[in-house]
Amino acid sequence: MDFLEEYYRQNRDHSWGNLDDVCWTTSVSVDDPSRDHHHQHLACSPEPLLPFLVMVTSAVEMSWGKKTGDVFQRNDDISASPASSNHPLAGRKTRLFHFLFEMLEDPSMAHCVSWVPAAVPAAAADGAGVFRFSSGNKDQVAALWGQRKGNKRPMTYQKMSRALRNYARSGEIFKVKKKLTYQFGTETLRSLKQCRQGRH
DNA sequence: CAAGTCGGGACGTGTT
DNA sequence: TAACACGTCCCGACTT
Repeated sequence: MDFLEEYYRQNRDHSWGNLDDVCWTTSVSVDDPSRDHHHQHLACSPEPLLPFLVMVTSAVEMSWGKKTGDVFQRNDDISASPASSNHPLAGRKTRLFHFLFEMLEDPSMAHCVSWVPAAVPAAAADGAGVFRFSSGNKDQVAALWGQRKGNKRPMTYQKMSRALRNYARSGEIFKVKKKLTYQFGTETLRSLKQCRQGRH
């Protein structure tokens, strides 16, 4: 993954601008033809490293936008959740669970991480908040997260899952007794959905 | 059995 | 300075 680390360094300083001035958003159109192009490339390229890099770069292109008034609602909303009412951290940078929610809301990331349909339909309507990483692509999500944070070293699923486990104590995300499967806390999910609606 | 996944302790880092 | 939210490393246990 050294290539990715090098890629970060080369692009972070002059292409993305100040990290504080950018935000995570899914506001870019799903129909963007360049994305289809990237994903076709991803699907058919024989080169093992290139598709990943293309995947990451395209995700960066479509997911990093300049801060704007109508889409930039993040932790302020999250901080209102009861799990963190009177939260001392309001206004901080994007947190991991919020990033994951954005990933889950992006159809083009479905091959990496996706919602798990609830066993009971009624529960699905209520929003079970269960999601699962793809065994083959879980590290791509992690890599994007590391990129999002501007980490010096590439993020891996191992390390990201460590952070995920810490959420169990605060009740934001729980581990489900199934492989690569986690679940948002009910209040966390509610806040995230509220945050999403606030953007539309 | 091997590889993958999970759980958590301990300490480091950057931000607020 | 301290709290916070991870990031990193590591090791053992468990599952596939």
